[in-house]
Amino acid sequence: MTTRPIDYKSELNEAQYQAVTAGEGPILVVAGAGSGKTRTLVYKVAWLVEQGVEPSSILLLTFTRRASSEMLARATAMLDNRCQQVVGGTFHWLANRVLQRYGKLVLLGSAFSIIDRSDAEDVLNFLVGKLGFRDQNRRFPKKGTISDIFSKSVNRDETLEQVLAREYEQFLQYHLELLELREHYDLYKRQHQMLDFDDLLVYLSRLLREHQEVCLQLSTSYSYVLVDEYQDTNRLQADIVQALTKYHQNVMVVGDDSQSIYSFRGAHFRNILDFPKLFPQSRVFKLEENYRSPQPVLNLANGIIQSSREKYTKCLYTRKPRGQRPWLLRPGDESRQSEYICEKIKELKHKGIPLKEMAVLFRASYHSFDLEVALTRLGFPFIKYGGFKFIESAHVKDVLAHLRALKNPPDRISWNRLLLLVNQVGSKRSQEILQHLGQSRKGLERLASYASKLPAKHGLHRLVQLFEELSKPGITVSQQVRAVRDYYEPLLVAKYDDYPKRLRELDYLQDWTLKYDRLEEFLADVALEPPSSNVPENHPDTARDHLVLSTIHSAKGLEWRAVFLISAVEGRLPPSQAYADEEVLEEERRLLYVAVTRAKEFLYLCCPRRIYDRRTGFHYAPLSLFLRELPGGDYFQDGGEVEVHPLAVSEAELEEARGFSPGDVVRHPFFGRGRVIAVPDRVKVQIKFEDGRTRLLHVGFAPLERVASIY
DNA sequence: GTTTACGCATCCCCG
DNA sequence: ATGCGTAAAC
Repeated sequence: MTTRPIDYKSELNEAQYQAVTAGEGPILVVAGAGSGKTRTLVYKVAWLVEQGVEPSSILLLTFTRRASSEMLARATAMLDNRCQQVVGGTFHWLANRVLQRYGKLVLLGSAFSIIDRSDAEDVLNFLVGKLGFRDQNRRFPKKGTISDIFSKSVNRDETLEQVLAREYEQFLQYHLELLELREHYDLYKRQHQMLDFDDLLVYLSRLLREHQEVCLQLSTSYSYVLVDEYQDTNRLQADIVQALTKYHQNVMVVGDDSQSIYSFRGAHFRNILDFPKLFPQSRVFKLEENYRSPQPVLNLANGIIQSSREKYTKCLYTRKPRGQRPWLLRPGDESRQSEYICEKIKELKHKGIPLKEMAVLFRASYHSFDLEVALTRLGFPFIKYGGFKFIESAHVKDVLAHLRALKNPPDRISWNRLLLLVNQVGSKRSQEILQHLGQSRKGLERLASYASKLPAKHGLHRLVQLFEELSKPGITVSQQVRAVRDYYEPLLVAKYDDYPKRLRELDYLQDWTLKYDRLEEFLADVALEPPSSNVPENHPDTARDHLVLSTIHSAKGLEWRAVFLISAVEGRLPPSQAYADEEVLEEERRLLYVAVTRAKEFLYLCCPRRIYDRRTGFHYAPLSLFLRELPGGDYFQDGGEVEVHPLAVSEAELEEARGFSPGDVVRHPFFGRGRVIAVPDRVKVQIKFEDGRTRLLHVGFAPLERVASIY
């Protein structure tokens, strides 16, 4: 590799240059969308290495592992191979690494397995059943909700009661049950040597706090810490950063408070606002020059974010000469929207823009269903990011369950899963077998003798044979997966009609294992960072020119020449529930900001007039609040055959809208003014009043007066 | 007493 | 497409 000297001064703009060459001490880089945030980090890595900082003592923490490996690859290409020695990964990855080594100090044993969200939910479900909470109350929260509640409590450092009061008022009545459940959950994890995602951060944080010798050791071995996407970190992660840099204060965090979109995971943009308080010596650099989008797109982005209350004020600008104004389109309904997008894509393709330079973005995964059908019919290849993941599909989890049971015999969740696959074994027999097995590694022999008494003996004997095969000395990870597949595939074929597709996906899983020597490494990686797409990396379509469909969340940090945002209407973006909480609503605004700032040349906002909602059926959908609220200005251009004026509403639509919609402001003679949060059915409205309370009223009886409609 | 088959509701975003 | 509750089949 040839090394040319890097001319930092000319290759970076002034603000970037200042941040990169700023030397020691805490640094905050507030980087607007498209302002060269990644570029700044990459140059910083190179600069540090050039300054003689030992590469392996630089720690780069990113949102995904892919992000860090891409950045390090860029730094390597720019400077030299030393940059490959830089340590890069996610917070969870770091926690796993540190706990592997020092875990004994804060955990019961040194070996543990990482459980992903669905495993955690399985454990919770099991415990809810065991404690009998389900039978007593029909309205007890579902496993996914429980998992959310526990997680928010941990990540925001709040008590269960606080979380319930803020966001889950309807479950406050189960406060004591949930507390008890959490005790059992924690105990269960300890007994089975499991750590969930939150535990990784909790234990790392505790380790650093309670063991100063480890803290000093790590602080010494990582003499410079870089953190990307700081706006999406939470309290625990901030504590970890602070502890890691306690002895040298060499830390640079980069982020954009306007792009903080992960509060549901406990992140809070307050984290980035408070950085200067956490590190009083810090210097702040702002990157405002945008290198991605044309000015008209930036004007829209600035307009959208202008009315958000708390932020680092920044204004995006570009020196690019000119550009297209965004289009605002109002197709009649979602199928018209799909047709329209297909036409536009065809048109852009004729202009010479490859499919992979175009993306369709949406708030929620299911919003693209209609479009997916249309694209498939027309033969446009696409890959979808976000939503259900490859790794979460039943057949992949089945195969992994065998490997995990092998590696960690106390893992009853996996054992249960694989036993249920055996014919004649249901949940009852599975539990019995597990009782008999105990937790020892000798369990296999016992299973063999025990099985002969059961109706399922043939299936169970095959299972025993499989585990003998898997335990052979010298077997490679790939051979182990092969053995599990030989055993499992006949079951899969019998179970699923769409087995060809699933079999192909298992091929990808097999390929993925080739780079691993040890099974535990593979399993840890699978748990820590599953492939981000619902399609594996080595899917044949990735080689072809393909369109990208993505949730806005998964589009963070990416860019395309043409971006389509679909269903930017009330009920979708923002979803109607968002009106219940001001902060949640503000995050929706930032989500729209993230979406529009992905566009390098062309931006289309699609707002169908009618959408389908399973509660209310088909109904008219006003433009998204954030588009209606735009401060004066000429943001959009004519969309041609589809009507574009944002505020034009026909008589028929007004007629249809006589009912209340989320976002409407109403007045009640007794309760005063309020805002409609939800309309559960035609006769009931849920309203948040100015006294802060939420009430459910009957439209037919409550004397409600409409003050302002969202139309 | 267990397993399995079938119909029904549900589904935002994620390491 | 999965996750549940209920009823039929072993």
